[in-house]
Amino acid sequence: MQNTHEKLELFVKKCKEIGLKITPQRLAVYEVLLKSYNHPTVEEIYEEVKKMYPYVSLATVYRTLETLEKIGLVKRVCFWGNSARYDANTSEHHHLICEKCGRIEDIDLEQKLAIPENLQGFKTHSYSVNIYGLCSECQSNQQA
Amino acid sequence: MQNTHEKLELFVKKCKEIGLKITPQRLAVYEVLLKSYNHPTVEEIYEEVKKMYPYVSLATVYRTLETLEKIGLVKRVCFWGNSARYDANTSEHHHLICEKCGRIEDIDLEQKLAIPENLQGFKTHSYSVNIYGLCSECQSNQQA
DNA sequence: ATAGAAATGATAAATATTATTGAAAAGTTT
DNA sequence: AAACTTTTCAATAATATTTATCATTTCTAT
Repeated sequence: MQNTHEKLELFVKKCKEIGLKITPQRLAVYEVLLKSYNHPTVEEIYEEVKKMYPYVSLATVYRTLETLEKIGLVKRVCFWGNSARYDANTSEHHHLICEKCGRIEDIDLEQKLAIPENLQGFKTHSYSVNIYGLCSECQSNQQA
Repeated sequence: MQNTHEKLELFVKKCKEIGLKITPQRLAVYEVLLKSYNHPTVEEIYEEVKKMYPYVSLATVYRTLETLEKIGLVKRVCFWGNSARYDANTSEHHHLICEKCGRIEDIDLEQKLAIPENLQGFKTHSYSVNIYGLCSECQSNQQA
C-alpha cells in the first residue's frame, strides 16, 4: 500500500505522461479521495474541495473525477442509492456494504476465486466481491 | 427455478400476507421483470408496461419497484451508468458484466466463498460477485 | 353494494449529471 | 518577454433520474 505522497507523485507522473496539466483542482480532488476511506459521493468530494478552493465548481469536480477514472487513478463504484461514489484504492480489493446505512468499507479477502478465462462467451479479466451485512453501529441501533 | 406462473402466485400470496393490494399495475411490473433477462432500467420497464397499460405513470413504476424490493421479490442492482436496474432473480447468483457495452448476465458459480459471520465489525449475511470482461459481441467488434 | 384504506396518475419538485461557452491560465515559439 | 496556441476552468443551461404531492380512482373486506 503506497502512502499519500507516493500516490500524488504517481498522479503527477501519469498526468505528464498523458499530457494532462497538473492543476490545483485536480490535485485537490485526488487528495480528498486519497484521504477518505468511505467512498464519498461527488457532492461530498465537492464540499471537501470547497474548503480549500471555495470557488471551485461542481462541474469541475465531475469532470476531474471522470478524468481521474480515465487514467486509472480512481474507480467509480455504484452500490445503492442514486449517486455515484468514488474510490482511490485501485488495487485488488473487495467491499463490505451495510444494508442499513450504506456505509462501504474496503476489505481484503484471503480466499481467491478462480474465474475461468471464458464464461458464457465473455472474456473475463477481473472480479469483485460485495459482501452485504450490518455494520457495528447499525447493529447497536437495532437492539435499542 | 420456479416458472412465471408460480412466481406470480407467490407474489399474490405475499401481497395478501402483508396487506398489499393486488393491482393490475403491480402485476404488470412484476411480470415484465420476470420475463426480462437483461436487468432493465426503470425507463425500460415503464415502456414495456405501457404496452399493456398505456396510461400507467412512471411514478407508479418507481413506486411499485420500491414496494417489490421491500417485500423481497426483486432486487435493485447498480453497476454502471446513472440509472438503477432491477432483477427479479432473487436466488443466489452472480453477475457477468461487459465493460464495453454494459450488458449484464446472470451466472451461477460452482465455487463458494466462505464469508465469516463477522468482518470488521459487520454482521454479514450475503455476498455477490461481479465478474468484469468483454462479451462475445464486443470481442468481435474489437477485432474488426 | 358500500365504506374505508390504499394505490394510481398527473404534475411539480428535487436530485444528479452532462454539455456549452467564453474567459483565464499555462505552454511554445520566436 | 510578446504573440500565439492549447488546455482548463467556472458558470450556466440543459438533460436525466428520482421522489413528493394531492385529487381521484380502485381494491378489499364487510
